[in-house]
Formats: sequence, structure tokens, C-alpha cells
Amino acid sequence: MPLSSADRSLVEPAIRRLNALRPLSPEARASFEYAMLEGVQRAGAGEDLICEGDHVDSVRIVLSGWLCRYKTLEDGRRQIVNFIFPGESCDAHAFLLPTMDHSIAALTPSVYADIKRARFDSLLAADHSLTEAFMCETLVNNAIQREWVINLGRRVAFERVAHLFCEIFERLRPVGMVEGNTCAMPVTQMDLADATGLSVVHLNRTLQEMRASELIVLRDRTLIVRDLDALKNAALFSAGYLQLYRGGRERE
Amino acid sequence: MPLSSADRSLVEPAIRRLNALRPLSPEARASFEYAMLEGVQRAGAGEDLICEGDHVDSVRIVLSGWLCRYKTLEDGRRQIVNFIFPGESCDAHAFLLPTMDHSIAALTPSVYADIKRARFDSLLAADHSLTEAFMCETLVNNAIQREWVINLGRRVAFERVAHLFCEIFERLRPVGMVEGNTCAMPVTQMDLADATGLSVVHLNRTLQEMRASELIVLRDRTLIVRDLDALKNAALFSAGYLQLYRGGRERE
DNA sequence: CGGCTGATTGATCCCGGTCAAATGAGGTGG
DNA sequence: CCACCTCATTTGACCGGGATCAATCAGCCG
Repeated sequence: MPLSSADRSLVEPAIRRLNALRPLSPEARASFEYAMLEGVQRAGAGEDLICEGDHVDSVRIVLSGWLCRYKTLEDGRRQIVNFIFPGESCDAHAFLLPTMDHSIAALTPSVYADIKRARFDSLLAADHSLTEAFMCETLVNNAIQREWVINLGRRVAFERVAHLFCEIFERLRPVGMVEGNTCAMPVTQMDLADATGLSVVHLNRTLQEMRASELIVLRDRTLIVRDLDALKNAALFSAGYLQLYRGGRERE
Repeated sequence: MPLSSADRSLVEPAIRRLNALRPLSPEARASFEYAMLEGVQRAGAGEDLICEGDHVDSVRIVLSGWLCRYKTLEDGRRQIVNFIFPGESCDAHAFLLPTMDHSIAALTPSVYADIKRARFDSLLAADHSLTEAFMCETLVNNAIQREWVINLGRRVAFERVAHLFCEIFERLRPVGMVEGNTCAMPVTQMDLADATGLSVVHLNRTLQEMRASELIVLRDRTLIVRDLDALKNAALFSAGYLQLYRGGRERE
């Protein structure tokens, strides 16, 4: 049974991204599309998909919406440790570990594909390119976490927020969620503060600074980057860690 | 040819750790021991093993010494994003990505096994438990990076340093590098500052506070934890993310 | 003994946190 | 349509944790 065009566009970001990490064979692509479409689920804004300590036994691939990974301390301090954008997977292979070390929440209403562990394993077993694509995804994720460490450890507030915006921009671009110099920014300042390790008040003031220096416009849940190069300079941003250009080029 | 006992003890931490992540078959264990012993190398203190932007085509397994992963900003600010302890691998599968996003340096004189990509791939292909062990290692690494993000983003200096000590302690323990309440701490205060996102001056003052509150003794490159529970409390430390207890228990 | 690296101390400053209140912007029920 | 509530953004005032600059001290090595 051929996929409808609605189905195809639903899973398109995920396929596009996997394919950028490793070129997929047509069969792998088709079987993965079917597997995703069989497990489509929805989550409302603010909903936790999975919590720290939970047992995992499926893989989720985000099809639309913004999610985040976060951790909290006993006294309520919260840190968003990463965002999850359409096309990205929540926890490929996470079922190899007994429990989640962090929680995942939907920041906006979201759609995702839920693929059970056994199914996922057999898909990967059938096609090595899929295995490698997911391995690459995990490695890139790891690189992103490292960049966040230096972001929080060594950049001042202004640089830090600028860096986050650059990263979001560059991660959304390959899945077609950037138009020109504009992308959606459907999260609260609270969320941005928790992602940058700042207080809401200071984040708000930092945003005002960025607007005043004419780097960005942020209004109505939309981010317009007025001068991307200047923003990247201010952020000391270098996109290498995202491995956007052929994660799998070399294969001597 | 049987291994000498000197050889065996050299690679013991690595085998012990892999085995804790996934039980290895005797054959996998033996073949991996041989592969490591064939590629033993040494690095001096301060030496870079690999730099940001470099191409990778082998996997290194640390046998002794302390290494670190770090990133620097153009203006010289430096952040250690993780330590690498004996038994841990530098970059399993990193060769799937074209270049390193960070650098790795030896903080002390170190010994490691260098296994070429092709050899590594064939070892993994021959035994699924090895594949899973390295996959688990990558996942745990990922979890550690996330914990570092919340450490830098939401903990104050005292908690942050305490947390680092707890983590080091719990990571060194399973490879036999903790004796009672004591472990080696062969790094400078500069290194600790770069790992916690603090200035050296403030790190030094924080250490004094920790000594004054009788939580630790740190002298002659040795850390004595006087009250581990109190230290963990002060750090809001919870070891779950390290997945120390049976990374691979559940296998229904 | 001089030069180096690392640890320590002192003085000062400022980035960013905290507290508190005001302003908007939807949403909802009367 | 308006009163009201809630949630997000914004502003103001104040404070303190941690950075910065600079000097001193302690080993260590040649």
C-alpha cells in the first residue's frame, strides 16, 4: 500500500534528517516510514513524555513540535539540558540502560512516532545504514551536550543566549523550519532561561539588549535574526559540532 | 599465547568496566584484551591526544592516567567538558563523524590502547555483547554530559565542586581506584576550575570552605572524603545517571 | 640561587540573582 | 460585552556570589 502524501509529509522531517546523517537505502527508508506511521501519537503542551527514573522500551521520533530534555534538583531548580526538534529521536537505544536519567516534556503540542524496542531492533538489524544513522545521531547529541557545557561554563549571558539562538536556527534549518531569516520560537522566556542557566528576569533583560543591538526581533513567538553573522560572532558560535555537512561523508 | 599477568593487570580496568556495562563472553573478552595489548601507547602530562577538527580513525581505551575532553573559545576561555578515566574509551564510533568537535588531553602521564577503526569494527561484528557494551558507554557518557549541564547551569560553586568530587569518586570506584575514603586527585586547581566553570581564585576559596566544613581533605594530590553522605547531600548528588548498577540488567 | 609553576590571599568590582510590583494578553463565565 | 483570572513579560531596587587584578608564598628543578 503506497503512502498518502499527507503521511509522507508527516514523517518527512525524520526521514530527511536520518538521510542527512547517513544515506538510507530506499528499502530502509520505506520500512522506517511505515514503522513510524503505525505508531503516531500526540502530546499536549507541558506534558511529560517520560520522567527521570522511568523504564524505557520504545523509541520516539518527533514529527512536529518542540520538546525538551530537562533535569530538576530536589529544591525545584530546573535545567533544560537540550531541545528535541522534529526529525530527532528521543532516545534511540536508551532501552539499553535500565532507567532514564532525565525527563522529556513537550513544550508545544507535539506529534511523534512511537516504535517499540523489538520493532526498532529488527528495523536496524535489517539495514546497516539505519544503525549508522542512529549511531551518528547519538554522537551528535553528545557533541551538542558538550557545547552546552562550555556555553554554561564559559560564556556570559549575552553570548549564551545568542549561542542558543544560533544553534536553534542551524538545527531547524535542515528540517525546513527556517524561512529566510525567520523561525518559530514557541517557548516562554522561562524555558529559555532554564535552557541558558539564567533567571527569567535576567534573560528578559538580555533579550532587550539583543533587540537594542539590532541582532534579533523576538515577538509573537517568532524569531527574526536580523544579522546572522553578527549574531554568530557575538555568540562565538561555530557550527562544526552540529556536523551538518555530511555526517557520513568519509567512508574510505 | 596466554597473557602474562602484567599484561592482564594493564588492561584489567578496561575489561572490568566493559563487563560491568554488558557481561562479555570469554571469547570477546580475550580477543579484546589482545587487541588492546597490541596497540599500547603512552602520552605525557599536558599532551593533546587529539584536537578539535582532527579526523579520527581509531578508538583509544585509557588504561591508566587521567585525561580530559575540553573545548576552548577563540579568546582562550577553556572548559573541561568531561574527564576520561582508566577503563573508559576516548571515542568509540567517533570515526562515524568526519571531525572531532573537541580536544582530548592527558592531564597526567597516561597509557592507552589504540585500536584502529577496521580492527575495532571487526571485533564488534564478531560479538554482539561488545557492541552493546560500547553503546552503553556512549549512552552513559551522554548522561554524564547532561548532568554537567545542570551542574554548571543550576548549582552554586560549593555544590558544583562537591558534585564533581562525588562523580569522580563514583566513577573511579568501579575500576578499583578508590581505597576506603581516598582517591588520587592528580590535577591542578586550574583544571578543577575549568571543569566547574569557576575562576581559579574562586575555586581555591571554595576548596577552603569545603575543608573548613570538614567534608574533605585535599592535599598532596590526594582527595580524602571525610563524610561521603554529607558531601553528596551538599552536592545534591544522585548517582543514578552513572548507571553503575547493571547497565544491562533488564533484558526481558 | 634564580626561575617556574601552582596555591593562596587581599581588595575591588560587576554580572546576574532575588524580591516585589506593574503591565499585558488571552481565555472564560456571567 | 465586561469582570475576572491566569500566565507571561517587563520594570525597579537592591544585594551578593563570583570574577578580576595583583601580590605573595611554597615547592621543585636545573
